[in-house]
Amino acid sequence: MAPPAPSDFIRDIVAAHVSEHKYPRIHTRFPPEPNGYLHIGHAKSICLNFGIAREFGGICNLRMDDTNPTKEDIEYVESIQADVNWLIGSWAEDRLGLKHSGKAPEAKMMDGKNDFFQPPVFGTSEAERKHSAIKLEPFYASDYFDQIYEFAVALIKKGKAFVCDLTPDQTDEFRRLGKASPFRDRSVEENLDLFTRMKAGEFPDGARVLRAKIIVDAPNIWLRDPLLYRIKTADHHQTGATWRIYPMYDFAHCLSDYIEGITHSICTLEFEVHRPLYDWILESLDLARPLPHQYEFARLSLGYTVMSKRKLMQLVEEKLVTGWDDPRMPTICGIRRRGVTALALRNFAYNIGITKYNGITDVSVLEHAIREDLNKRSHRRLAVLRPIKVVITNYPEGKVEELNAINNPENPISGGRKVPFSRELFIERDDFAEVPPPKFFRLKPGGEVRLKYAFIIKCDEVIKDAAGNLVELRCTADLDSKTGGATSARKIKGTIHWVSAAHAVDAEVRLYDRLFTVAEPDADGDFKKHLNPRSLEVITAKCEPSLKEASADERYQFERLAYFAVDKDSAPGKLVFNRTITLKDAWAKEAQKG
RNA sequence: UGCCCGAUGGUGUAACGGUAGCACAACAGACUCUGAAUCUGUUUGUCAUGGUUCAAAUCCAUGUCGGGCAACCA
Repeated sequence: MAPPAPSDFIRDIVAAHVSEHKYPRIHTRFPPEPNGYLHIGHAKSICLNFGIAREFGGICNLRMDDTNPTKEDIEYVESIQADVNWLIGSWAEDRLGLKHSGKAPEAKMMDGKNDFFQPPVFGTSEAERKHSAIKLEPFYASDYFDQIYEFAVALIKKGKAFVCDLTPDQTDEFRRLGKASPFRDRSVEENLDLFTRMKAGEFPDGARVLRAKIIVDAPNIWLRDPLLYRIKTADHHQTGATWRIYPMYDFAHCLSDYIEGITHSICTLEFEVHRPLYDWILESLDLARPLPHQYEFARLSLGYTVMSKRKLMQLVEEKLVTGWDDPRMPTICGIRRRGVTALALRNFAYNIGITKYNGITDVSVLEHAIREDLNKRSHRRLAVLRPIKVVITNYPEGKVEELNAINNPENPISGGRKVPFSRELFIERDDFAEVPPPKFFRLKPGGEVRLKYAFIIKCDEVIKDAAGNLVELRCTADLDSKTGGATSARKIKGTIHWVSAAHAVDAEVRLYDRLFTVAEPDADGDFKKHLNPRSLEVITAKCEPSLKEASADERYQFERLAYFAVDKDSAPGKLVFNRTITLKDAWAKEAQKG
């Protein structure tokens, strides 16, 4: 059942533009800087931008916002593509705007004006792209360095930009005071000459910048003659050593949007104060086509995690996690490795909505979206995480029965399988209590419990070693109580999972929990102090034999425990499962009360 | 400090001058060969004070609180 089409203030604006035919086509973009891995906050933005594209018959370009070569790396360019492709999958991949590899913007005349346009290629699937001879790639802001440079020259010629020789500190000081730079009134000729020489690499880093000439004492700091270009003697991951000057975000972003024909440039709230500058640049250039406009929404903050690239980088570099794709990380690749599906993530993004209010979303909303999806798709399996041995004393030694088990009660067509039953079994340690707490309806001395898909058993004897440790339970089965049997209808309050000891296969199971112990780890500025020391526990579980064939494409529910996915470390003969998320546990809650 | 933005149950959101609704969470119950799922029910809310209006969560004013920006980062 597809959720109803989402509605929020940005979609309302887009819908109004569609009904008044303001643009020939709605065109959004997702523009990460390739300086880190994408996280769940980016997922919100991806779902918004691609969601709008698919709901309004538009396109969403993937663009690398790569104007600062010293912070960026090709590693990130690649991970971003993988993460976006995974998240939008069959949902919106046909809305993904890409371009032919190496293609530069088309130069043309429009209304007697020079115009640059970089059209999208769209409507392909990831599989098609992989096998096609025609290679496509994302857009890059760095593809437009030539055009952006031309726009800067045009601005200089209009007397709207100047080369400034102030040091960074002086610039800062002057801007704070609302004072004009002494270089503000340089002639167009001198500005052109200096800017050309900046481009040629004649000056060292920091020596000069290109600045917009707007209002030196504007109330909005971003209008106080902001920087447009800086000198950076650094090679770029896409353009190599071609450039020694690089445009600033504010100059590059609006122009990149324009060149790609973006109509709705959606970003997070912190760019709100930049919007007048975004508009000023585009308007000052007297451009040929309809201008893009910027809209802002609140970024996602999620409880029990941190989201900033700086902090995630710290976790990785200080080896507090195993990498960017550690299943405890809020990165898209981490969440994916944990076993969460793209659909669950998209549903989550849908559920939290889009507003301008900065709130903290409760993790339980994410967890609910994950469980809801996994409940529908997971194959049920029997596995015992912390085994204790049970001997069925009235069951013949050497006898093995293959019992029928259902793969997924939520989905009848998923069929069933056989699980072997024998005299010696494992059950969960938590499913037995020698001194049962109130309302405990699992196994206890003298008590009865149903073994799922098998018999009702009664605990006759508790065997302990000399130190008093539990060694095994000796039980008798009601041999007529097997599913379908004469006494199978007997009402027994508790049903527990089990595995035949002789048939069990061992698997490494990684039990992941929240990375932090508090909802706002960075509230006191020291997020590492709140790392959860028990965020990962690795155990060896006893699994039913069918799990030997577990597939990385499937999801599993170990009955009564949790949802699991096969980890990439898994290999034939060495099963590794990640616990994606536990089942809800009403008993744990009840037991705590007591 | 200046500029910008925001404020609806515990949390996230809807209501676009006309019955404050939804989801998560919580609680209670039904059902259960998963203490899951499912089903039923319950609790909890318009930041404050004025104003406009037949009618205000919604419009206006003031205040309070919260967030953002003030990088040769994005």
